[in-house]
Amino acid sequence: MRRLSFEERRSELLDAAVRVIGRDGLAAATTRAIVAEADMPLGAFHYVFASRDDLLVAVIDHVTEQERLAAWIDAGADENTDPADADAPTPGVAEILTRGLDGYLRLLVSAPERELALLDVAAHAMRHDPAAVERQWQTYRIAARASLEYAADLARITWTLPLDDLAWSLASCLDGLTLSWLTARDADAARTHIRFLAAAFAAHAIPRKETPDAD
Amino acid sequence: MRRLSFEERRSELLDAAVRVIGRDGLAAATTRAIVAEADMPLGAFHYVFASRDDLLVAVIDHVTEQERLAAWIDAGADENTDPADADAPTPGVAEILTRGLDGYLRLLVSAPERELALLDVAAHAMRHDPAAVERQWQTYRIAARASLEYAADLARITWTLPLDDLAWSLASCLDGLTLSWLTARDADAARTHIRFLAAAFAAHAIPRKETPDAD
DNA sequence: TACGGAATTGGTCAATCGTCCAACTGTGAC
DNA sequence: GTCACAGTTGGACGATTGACCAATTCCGTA
Repeated sequence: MRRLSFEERRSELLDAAVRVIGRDGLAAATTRAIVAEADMPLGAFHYVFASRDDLLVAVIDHVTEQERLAAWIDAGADENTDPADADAPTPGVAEILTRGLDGYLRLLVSAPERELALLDVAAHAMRHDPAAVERQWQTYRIAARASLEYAADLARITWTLPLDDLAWSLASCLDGLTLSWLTARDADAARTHIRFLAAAFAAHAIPRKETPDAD
Repeated sequence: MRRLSFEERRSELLDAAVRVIGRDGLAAATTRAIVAEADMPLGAFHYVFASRDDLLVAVIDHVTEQERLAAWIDAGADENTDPADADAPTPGVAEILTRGLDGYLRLLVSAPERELALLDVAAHAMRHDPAAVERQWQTYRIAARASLEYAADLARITWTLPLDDLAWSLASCLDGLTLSWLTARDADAARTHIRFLAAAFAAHAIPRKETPDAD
């Protein structure tokens, strides 16, 4: 008998639910399938969650914490800080965005089940808890805004459109990129599209006025 | 006792399934709920479809016929042929695209259940019949390509990127626009995003070389 | 050590599911 | 008219579902 705290058991059940939904879809995510994936007895389910629907809406907030866009920022940062580029002190913002989006695409290709699961749960929650979905996408826009600010600093540019508007557009384009790739599974076409997007955003950037701390 | 042909009954069941899925989601689209919506006895279901899954994948091809992008093209065409604009012989391509995308947004706002149903069914089919999903999105790209050609003719411009690439991007951005609006329900933000998209595509257009038949 | 409450468990329940089928009805060919 | 067959129907079946509960086990505290 494994003895776990309430939060531990809850978290393990949520992780198991994400795995099941990603692998077999929302319809296959029965209470029995989830507890089997978590290696727990059936009774453990309703000890933690009042109902199956309670778990489903909780999954949204659970995956929000492990943010997908955070990984995108990191992926872009890793490449953009390549020491071999020391001779190009200020890479173009289009290049930076391309690298960042490529990083997200690699993440998507390597683990499509995760986004597939999120799509299933979001579609379900749009009817049963729209507020949770809106909350989720709100964090996407916040992360997109942070990414654009980060890219602007790297490229030493200033955005010529309101940052919130650009962030909305970026989050929306990321949704489209995800859905397009999931349906077509065409990585080459996705990369071509990424170059188009990078150019679209770079069109709204102007060189930053020199500041005292510029090197 | 209503006596219908095989195709009539099949079509009515598919329509009823789309209504049920759009209203209550895929999980609620049981065989009983569908035949109730279609006002048929339960036995009629398996007289037409071998299984519930057969109907679900058939729904994809059924909605593909009533193309969403076709309506978008029409909506744009209606506004762009406004006789009051006779003094502006060649409207900018950005303006044309904005009008077309606005038309699609109005369509989306007026009947979100339809796209919601499509999202549900597509997510389900990604696991059970990926080929059907790819087919569906392929028609989206074809329609997007036709729209871009149509807009180019209206604005008398030529696209400077391969048309297939631009069509892929447009279809992807439309997916994003749809998903973003469904999750946030913010029409103002969507319209701002549409202006961003129109500018992004217009950036890859150059004035067309004059042809003999130009007026 | 004894005890109270939290945690754990397997079994059970009614409801609902997809599927199937035998009986019935109408229609067109001869 | 009648015969063959396609179309139609409501009920029934076994399987699976979400939910619930009484019995049991374990741990912290007095």
